[in-house]
Amino acid sequence: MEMQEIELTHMDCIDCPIRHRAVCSRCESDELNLLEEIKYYRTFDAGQTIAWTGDKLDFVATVVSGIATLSQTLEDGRTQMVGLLLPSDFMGRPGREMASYDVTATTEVLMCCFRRRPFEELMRNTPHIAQRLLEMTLDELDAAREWMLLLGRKTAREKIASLLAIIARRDASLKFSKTGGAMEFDLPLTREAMADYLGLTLETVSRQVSALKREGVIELAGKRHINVPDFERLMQETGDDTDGGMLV
Amino acid sequence: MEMQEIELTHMDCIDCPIRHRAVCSRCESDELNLLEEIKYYRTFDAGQTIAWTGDKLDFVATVVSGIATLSQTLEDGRTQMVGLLLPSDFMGRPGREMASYDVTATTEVLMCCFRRRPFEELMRNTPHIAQRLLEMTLDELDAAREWMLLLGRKTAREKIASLLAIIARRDASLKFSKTGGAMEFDLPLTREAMADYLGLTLETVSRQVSALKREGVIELAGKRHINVPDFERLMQETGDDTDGGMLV
DNA sequence: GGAGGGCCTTGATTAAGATCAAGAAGGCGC
DNA sequence: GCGCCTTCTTGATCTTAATCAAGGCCCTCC
Repeated sequence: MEMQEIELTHMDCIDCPIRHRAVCSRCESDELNLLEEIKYYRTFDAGQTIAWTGDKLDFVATVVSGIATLSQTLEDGRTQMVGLLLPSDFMGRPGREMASYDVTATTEVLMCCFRRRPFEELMRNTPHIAQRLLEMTLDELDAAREWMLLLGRKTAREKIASLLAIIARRDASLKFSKTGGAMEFDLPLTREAMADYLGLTLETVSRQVSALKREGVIELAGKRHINVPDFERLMQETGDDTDGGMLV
Repeated sequence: MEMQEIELTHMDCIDCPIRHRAVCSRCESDELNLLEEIKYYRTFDAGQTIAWTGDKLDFVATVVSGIATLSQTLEDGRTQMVGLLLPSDFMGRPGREMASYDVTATTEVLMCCFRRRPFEELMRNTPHIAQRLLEMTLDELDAAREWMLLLGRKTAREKIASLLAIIARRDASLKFSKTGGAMEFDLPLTREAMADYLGLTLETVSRQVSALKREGVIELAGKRHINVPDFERLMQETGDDTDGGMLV
């Protein structure tokens, strides 16, 4: 549980005092100062479990850098990833005692944590923060439902294309490049993690990635670096409406 | 958009001023009176679409009686149900302009509606209500993630058993009977709707229901009335941990 | 009563993806 | 460099559920 200096980039603050950046041009307010007091930074190693199902977590947090995953498991060990925490995502269940799924760091993760009790206290007293939390939870719910559509009705190929599109978009938004045309990014997940997210086996993931490569929809440099020559082309493979699209 | 008298049952009020019952022993407060002013009742016919994706809804509501479903659709028409609205469930996206999925009445539905603008106003000013909304949204999120596990990793048989178990449990909780032992309820969904919820085809649903019947896990009286002689036995078919279990 | 239409069941066949199995490509420590 | 380990790829085969197809049940409306 170490404190540390971090480099503040533009994405550190978007529109919300819950984001970890101390000062924000759009939402400077008294609440910010209150949040400062209950805030600390913490890193988790790659592979480290941040919370087990049923854990009493004493903090909520936003991801500053790195990737973590949420997952659920059946009795016999089959696992399904149910969420992906990318930089700027929020984790924790304000108002709830227990974590209801496992949270695991995929890469080294830096979190901006808020002590739970005071955070909840703050939330109860400042409508602005409660409102923002609700907003974020509704976003997560939209994303979860979009994902249900993927899990229930998409083919393996469409699943892979959708995942790549989501990661490409998230990655692009961090870099402030536009979506569309050519894009390029690093896959932050192993084939197995992709399979867990998509409800597939790792072999099927590998085969479909190979197929997309063979057909020129994507290019691979090494196993993890993806180059998308034509984002529209990739989107056509997702099965989604070409406008509208995924919400994550 | 008709007003009407309704019979108040115990479940009409549990712990929340957002529930449609006017007076509540646990949470009587000024907010209740405010809510009264912006509230009206409305019925929807079976099969009627309550909201399309992208609709600007001018109300949020709780289901008083009947069943409605939330669903999403791919370009080519494949659809996936992403939520089930049973009595006491909340619908609408406070703070959001647009519905992000279709809402359809499965049976005749009676809703307790709150005009959106004043409701949001109220929410901004009364932490109690905002807090409760967040709570409900977190519940939905948990349910959605539980469902992702089902869609991604369960077999057809496990999916059917899980759905039956959820409906049985919800039904039992309304009747204040205990979960466990024998249970009995009406399936509020067609085979096709079940298929849409479970990410299966209706033929597969039919076959698996028949199989569970053949093996004595369930008994059928007509096509829709289900009798579960031993709830534990049904639970074993779901693939879930026998304790803990589904969150809906 | 009979026709028509939903809704459901069951059977035969097919296809998508899982499983089983072998080996290749990197990355890392020595 | 070499060996080892993890991760990934590819092939062969099998299984599950989808698809295609036919017919049954039950309700409603003439």
